[in-house]
Amino acid sequence: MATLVTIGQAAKQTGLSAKMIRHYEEAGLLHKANRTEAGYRLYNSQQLQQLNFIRQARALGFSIAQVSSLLDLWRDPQRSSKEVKQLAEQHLDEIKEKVAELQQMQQILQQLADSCCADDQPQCAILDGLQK
Amino acid sequence: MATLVTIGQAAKQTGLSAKMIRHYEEAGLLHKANRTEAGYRLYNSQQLQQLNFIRQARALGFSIAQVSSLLDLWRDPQRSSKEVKQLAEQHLDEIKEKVAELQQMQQILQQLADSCCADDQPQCAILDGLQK
DNA sequence: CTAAAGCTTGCCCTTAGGGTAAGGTCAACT
DNA sequence: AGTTGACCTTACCCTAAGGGCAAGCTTTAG
Repeated sequence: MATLVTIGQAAKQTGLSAKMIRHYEEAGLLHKANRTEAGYRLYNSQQLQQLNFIRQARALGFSIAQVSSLLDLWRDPQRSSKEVKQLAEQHLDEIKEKVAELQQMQQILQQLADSCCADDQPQCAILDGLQK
Repeated sequence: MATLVTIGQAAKQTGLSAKMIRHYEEAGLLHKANRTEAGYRLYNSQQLQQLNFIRQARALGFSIAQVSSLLDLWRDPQRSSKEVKQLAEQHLDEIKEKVAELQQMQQILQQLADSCCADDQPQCAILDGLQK
């Protein structure tokens, strides 16, 4: 028998916020939840599992659109793991690009910071570097 | 004598977009630009220098609020380089934190991707990993 | 004179939700 | 029965840093 929980319980059990869950529903990641007569959303264990999937995917940095694609594949028994991996590799490339960009910033900024005397004088290598 | 340029020229010379320049003005980074009688913004070389400063700082990932602080220090002859360095170090810490976070994602995602056979079968280690 | 290019403001859009308000519902306690 | 507090609903505004577009004015080139 299916145990049904309201959105607050679902949030607690999945580590999401109620706001997020509604947001995901509106974004089309989840099918619209069943409601009580009073209009309260109800979630069964399968839906909780989907919410959990979403949380994990979001924690790995997938965008909501990407999670939507992942969910589609997850739900599709005809999927090929190739497709899944392609999505993952794509996201992986995005991550690597961001890391490289940030490390580039970090390196330059560290150089500037290292050459700043950090005293009470106005002369500052960081500002000079930004000015050039 | 000061050569004055309109916003399009200023954009071209600083590598910013006209939209960005207006945005920075509205955000309070620049003092309001002088206008022609027709209402066109005019920029002198000092203002172009400030726009350049902003571009450099933004390229290093400083937020507009942080750039605002940097500009204040830059314009203040009484500044101490300590203050500047503190801002830089703070931003540096933010960058390092983001890098660490992304690398964490990258590592997990790479593991999942590596263990995915990437064939035509539905069985997929990535989806399994997201489900757990 | 006219067409093209440049400028103006204003509005909506983006991501992934957070915060709050106004109001309906449910369970417990008095 | 009444009430309080916790929980739920929708709706609206807010975030960062602009992009894109529309309507309308100005300037420049032909």
